[in-house]
Amino acid sequence: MDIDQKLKISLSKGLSDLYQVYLEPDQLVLQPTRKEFEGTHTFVTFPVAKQAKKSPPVIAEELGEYLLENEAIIAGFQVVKGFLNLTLKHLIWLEQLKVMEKQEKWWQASDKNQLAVVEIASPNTNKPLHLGHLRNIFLGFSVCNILEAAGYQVRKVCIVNDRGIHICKSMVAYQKFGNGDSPQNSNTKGDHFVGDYYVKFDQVYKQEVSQLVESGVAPAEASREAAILKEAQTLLKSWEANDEDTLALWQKMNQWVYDGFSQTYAQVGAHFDKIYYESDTYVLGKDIVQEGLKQGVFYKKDDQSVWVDLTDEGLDEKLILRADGTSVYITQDLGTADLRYQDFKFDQSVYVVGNEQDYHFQVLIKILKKLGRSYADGMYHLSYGMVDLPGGKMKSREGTVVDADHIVEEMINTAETHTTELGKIEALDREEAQALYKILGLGALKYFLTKVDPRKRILFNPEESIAFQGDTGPFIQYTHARISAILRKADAMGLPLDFSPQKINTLHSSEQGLIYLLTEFPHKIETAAADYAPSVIAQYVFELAKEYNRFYAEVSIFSEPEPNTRQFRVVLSQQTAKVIRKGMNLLGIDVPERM
RNA sequence: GGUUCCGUAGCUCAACUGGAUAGAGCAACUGCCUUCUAAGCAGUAGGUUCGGGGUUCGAGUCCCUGCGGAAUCACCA
Repeated sequence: MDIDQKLKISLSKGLSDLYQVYLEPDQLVLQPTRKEFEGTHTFVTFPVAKQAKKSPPVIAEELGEYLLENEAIIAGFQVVKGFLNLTLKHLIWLEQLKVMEKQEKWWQASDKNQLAVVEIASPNTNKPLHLGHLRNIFLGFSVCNILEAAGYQVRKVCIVNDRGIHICKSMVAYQKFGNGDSPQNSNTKGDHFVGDYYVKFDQVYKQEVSQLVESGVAPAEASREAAILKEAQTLLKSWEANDEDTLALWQKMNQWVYDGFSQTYAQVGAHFDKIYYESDTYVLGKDIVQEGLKQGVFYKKDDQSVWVDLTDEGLDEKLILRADGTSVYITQDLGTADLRYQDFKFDQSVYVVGNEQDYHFQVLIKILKKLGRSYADGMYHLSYGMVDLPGGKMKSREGTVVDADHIVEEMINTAETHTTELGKIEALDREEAQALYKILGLGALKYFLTKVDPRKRILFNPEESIAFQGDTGPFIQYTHARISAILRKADAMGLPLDFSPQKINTLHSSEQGLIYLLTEFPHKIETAAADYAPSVIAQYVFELAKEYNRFYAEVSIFSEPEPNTRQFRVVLSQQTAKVIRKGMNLLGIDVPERM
């Protein structure tokens, strides 16, 4: 049984035996003992002091004695003020390790028989992906991995924003300046090719606006009346009218973008179970509007536009359908929510979308609840902060973006530079070396983006490259590579991966610390899943790697004369490596065998 | 202006959801490679947790208030 659970049961018994205080084991809070004190588990007695009618230190003392007598796994206790610090017997830790050894994936939670759908990435098709998308993608896929480890079924979906004025802008610019060029001819990745025309559009547009302003037109009017913008709007109209040529161009350019995206997705290891295209879904939601009107949840204004009143929820009135009967963003999102539920019958639906849409999702979920959609209770907006540059927000139009492909390539190059400087690749051939650089470069990038609380915005300074030392992906990967070397050596020596707990009478603090951390892994997965927080896993794996490095520096494995102890240390190393690997995989990161 | 989020060491971030003397990593300084990989380990230094009130045994965490930053409040998506 779980150590925590066992202790809680005994504590609960102790409280009732000693003080007639009746609390369920689950109501008791046990916390890890701070490093500066002896012990691993701490029970805080302050909360029960009133009921027990004694002072916290006295309770701690008496409970400690009680446990020492009645709970076999306790070796001793220390009382500091109202804190009862418990020390477990060495054997308990060693047996915990034995338990892990017996099961291949001892951290995997049992099947919850629940389905979670996670929406990730959701790019526009008029420009390439940037660092912000990477944060979204890494966060999203990591959450999927974590949910799976926590026992959920997971489906990954992506909704591609393939229609609208933005793609028409790229289309107009291509019509005017493209000269029939193509990504193949110009040797440019498709999404970048199309993105370049988006930038081109903006340049021309700005030029036209300033010309109009110079000729005496008011700035606000000029920005509406610029000729190229008018052309883009005309193009959007003919797209909506199903004009053949327009649709053909639209399809051609979108395909270029998809080809480009596919390359980027493949490079960073992203793949989706289902892709929705907005050109298919943007008409959805109108049925819901009718339904809402019938239910009296929505109402019509004089001009025939449809609204919902959320003032009782502390929000505003919100437009649902324009006076001319065309839909707005929220209309189609209502529709896609229904569609997604029809498609998957999910228990949870997670939207990985930037925090600029906090309000939108608040409104969306509230409306769905008003409409009586019970699935809305399982909806969650995983909101994350923007990735900012020192100069402020990234803007595709102005070219002030950190391009996804570029940063990935740069990270891989940096990994190569570091590795060659350290001169550690002599054993690897060219192909292996390239694979290693990719593992390291992407590892550094993914760790950098997932270790932070999603809500916080990330400041990315291109001048300072992402580090490879300290609290980084490569640090953890390095720890894994070190352990791999040990396991190779143990294997070559023919050491059996087995040991007898009874024959070991002392544990180094790092050994006990490692086993303790290993036993925490399933709990960390659980909290990470409950909070949709990859950062929990990132911090945990870092902690584990640090503890192993301490062990590595202070405890020798192969110069240990006692065979059983030596084998114990190899097993401990092996389990640590497994958890590091799995933990990093939860973040979408690979670990190398050597580096 | 309303709403939401954020403010912790010089910098980047933690703090187990109200617990002990607020912890890590960078950067700085000191040591440690003839030993299982030094992308490492050990140590020194660095704090009025934005300010001010309150709640209680106990507050970085909860409440109120002021300041600073971000997002949003579009018939854009």
